[in-house]
Amino acid sequence: MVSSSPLNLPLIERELKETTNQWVYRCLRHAVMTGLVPPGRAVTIRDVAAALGVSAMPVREALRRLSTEHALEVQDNRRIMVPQMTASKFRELCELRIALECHAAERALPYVTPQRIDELVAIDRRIDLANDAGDREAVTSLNQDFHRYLYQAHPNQVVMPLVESIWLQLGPFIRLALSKLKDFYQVDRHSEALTALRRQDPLALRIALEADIRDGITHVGTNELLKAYVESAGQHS
Amino acid sequence: MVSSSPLNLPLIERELKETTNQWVYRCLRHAVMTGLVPPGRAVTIRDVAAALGVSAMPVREALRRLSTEHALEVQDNRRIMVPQMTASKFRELCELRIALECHAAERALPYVTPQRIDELVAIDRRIDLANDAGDREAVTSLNQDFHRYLYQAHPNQVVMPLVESIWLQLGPFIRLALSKLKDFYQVDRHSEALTALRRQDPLALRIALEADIRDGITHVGTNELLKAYVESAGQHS
DNA sequence: TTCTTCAAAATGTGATCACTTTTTGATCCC
DNA sequence: GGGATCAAAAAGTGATCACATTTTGAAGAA
Repeated sequence: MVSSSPLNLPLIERELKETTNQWVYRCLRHAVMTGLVPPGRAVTIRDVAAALGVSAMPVREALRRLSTEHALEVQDNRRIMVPQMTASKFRELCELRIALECHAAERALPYVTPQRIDELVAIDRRIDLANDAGDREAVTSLNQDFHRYLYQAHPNQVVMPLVESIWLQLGPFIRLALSKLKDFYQVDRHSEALTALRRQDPLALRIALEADIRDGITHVGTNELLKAYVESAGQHS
Repeated sequence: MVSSSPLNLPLIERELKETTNQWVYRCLRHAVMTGLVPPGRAVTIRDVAAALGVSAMPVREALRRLSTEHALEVQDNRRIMVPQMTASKFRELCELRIALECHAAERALPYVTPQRIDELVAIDRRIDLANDAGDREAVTSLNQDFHRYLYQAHPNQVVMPLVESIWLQLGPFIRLALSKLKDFYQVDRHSEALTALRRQDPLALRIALEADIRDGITHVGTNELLKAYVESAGQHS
């Protein structure tokens, strides 16, 4: 029996005009993405409400939403927790992410303007800076910005919400796994994608994007890291 | 200015041990899928609560969940409604559905046993029966069962929730469009898929599935039907 | 008439409470 | 000692209320 820690929940700054509901959602989402809530740990309404100093109502809606996005899992006992990761599930999420994002990129390609490419180059530069500074948090966040900004070139975007859901499910594992990695170095695969964009070459774009995603994710999904993750998760179960 | 109709919400039979929350969710989901709630029509908490004879609480959570699944849309004014469909968005949803389901099928393929194929054949037969009876509702539902049962062959399934979300978004349009169609006949493409499954042939499976989806959906997405749909939606806006 | 103003009505949001289900853990029995 | 029992505690669920925001529509001015 392990005495459960008092639920580490960093309080994100509350934006103007933001409802309590939205704020709680962002706090919880960030905590889950950062791997601050260990898988298997029960996330109770009252705990979150107390940690954030709000009533149960907005917490309930935020938990419900994150469950729908599969960032959290509602068990039969009605308990809510961060879902456990397995090697097979991790593989499926990665393959799904590749399929989804390659599709999104291909659909967006015809709408990518030179201006948007310039913006992508700018984001890429900021990734390099964050990388040099060793700021993994920023690298991950900016990398997501890069992909998001690419896919959103399409004016009638419907893929992005699904992609966000996958990111959310992979997030906690990536973060925890990375924290075990001593030497972290992300190869810059974005330049190849940018070249494909300039040439309006769908196939090259798919290849570059798949390489980028595999590089950023798959080398993390080695057996040893997965093992380290499962062990760290096991500490709290 | 159109006087809004009193929100047609069929009351689905409540299952045993089901929370009010879940029941309300199923009722709303069914109503949206069936196209009973016209796009643009504001769905207010109090209206739904009154129509279903429950308090506001479970309705709020159900609405929130359906919004997360993009079956409903939360506007800036905090109003909730069924999102409008456009030709471009419809096309994107169809292409996404094909990409997603082909991927899901391919991942599931190695796990498809002869027993599962037999079960799929059985579902297919029931589809034929419903088709002969002219029961479009049943055909649509059973067709979803067929696809769901195929993809769920994979023991570590992560695609299905995303597929369900796409079905939800396409649902109301398909139903409304079908109701405008006089001669409805769904070509049975499932047999080709079943053959591919028996042969464990990934490429043939992809081809059969894409054909099946395009057959079932794309012929509905003709310009005239889309126009009919937009007009019918316009009646209530 | 047409636009503006503003108060009433409608609606969403958040807090609180009562009730039900689940979990916990101490006690009892074997 | 080990397992069953059951009451207390904890957690989820649903109802209700007060308050904030938005919408509506009537009254008044240009």
